[in-house]
Amino acid sequence: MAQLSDSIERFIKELMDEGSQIEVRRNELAQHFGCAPSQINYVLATRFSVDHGYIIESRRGGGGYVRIVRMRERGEGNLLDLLLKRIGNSIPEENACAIIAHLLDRKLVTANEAKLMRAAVSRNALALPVSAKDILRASVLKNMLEQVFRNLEGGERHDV
Amino acid sequence: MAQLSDSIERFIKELMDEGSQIEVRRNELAQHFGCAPSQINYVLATRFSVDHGYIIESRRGGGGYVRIVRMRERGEGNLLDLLLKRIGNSIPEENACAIIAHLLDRKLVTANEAKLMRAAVSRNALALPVSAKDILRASVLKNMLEQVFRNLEGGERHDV
DNA sequence: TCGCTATAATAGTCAGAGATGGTCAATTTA
DNA sequence: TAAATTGACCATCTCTGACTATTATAGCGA
Repeated sequence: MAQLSDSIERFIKELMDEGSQIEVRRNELAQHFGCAPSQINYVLATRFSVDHGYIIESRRGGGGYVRIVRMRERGEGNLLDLLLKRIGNSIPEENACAIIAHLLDRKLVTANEAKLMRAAVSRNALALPVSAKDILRASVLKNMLEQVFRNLEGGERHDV
Repeated sequence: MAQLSDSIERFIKELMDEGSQIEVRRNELAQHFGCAPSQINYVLATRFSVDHGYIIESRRGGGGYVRIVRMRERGEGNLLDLLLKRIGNSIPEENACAIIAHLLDRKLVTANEAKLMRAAVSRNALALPVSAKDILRASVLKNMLEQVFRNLEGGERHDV
């Protein structure tokens, strides 16, 4: 029998058939599949991670939702993986700037965006001991990269 | 399902479309949306805070009102100073997001740039103990702000 | 008329309930 | 034994209601 997780994965991917992002209610989805809500998180974590080319955003409280965003196409998606790997857990400012320059080169970000990114990872911004600086810088840069690579088309809301 | 709060926020912003301030009666507004009057206060507190660039004035008693004023500074330079001062040495994520929303509202940054900024100051990016998070966030945000406002001054320089 | 007071008309605050989603460790399944 | 699944507990966002604070005004007595 197909794993529940697989069914949920397929279901979500079908919803995303048109458009690069969807919004669902975690609880509704769980109910639809008759499983625990945390099961949804499991599926998202194992099948819709950044490595898989997706970004998850969510909101709690009344009117809460889970948004699943597909990132850009293959070629660039691979670039993201490559960059993330290259960044690892720690990266010096110079290398970070090189990566940003590369993004600009490929026109994946505008000049303004590149400047913003540089500002965020500058030694100035990360006021910490040097070793910690590099670690923080890696984290901040990776977060921004994921943002850069997300797909920007509009999405739909899906009440399951 | 659009949250009540979101609807109220939108409604108020539409009212403010022309002009930099409006006056409403809290009770009337609440009645219009069929909600408790205190709901209005909630919306004002969460979407029209000083960080968002608004000031709320009000008066109780007969003929009472709530006035919502969009903040005005003389020139962008002043806004930068104000924000920097407001950020200080430490700022929680929520307030940082409010400031970023404010910049977007004023069209000082694009939607993409705002997302990048949010990514850079997200709790996710700043993987540290909470207190340190806030301090780092202040530093990163200030650096990005300075970048934003530098770009606004006199045309394009291309020292990318 | 001048004060004063009671009342009505507003608005503010805050604690708590309700509605979501997240995390993690234990358990079950394939 | 690795993947899948669950459940208990946590975090966050929204909304309401009871209680409080403020202001205008009507009424009343000196």
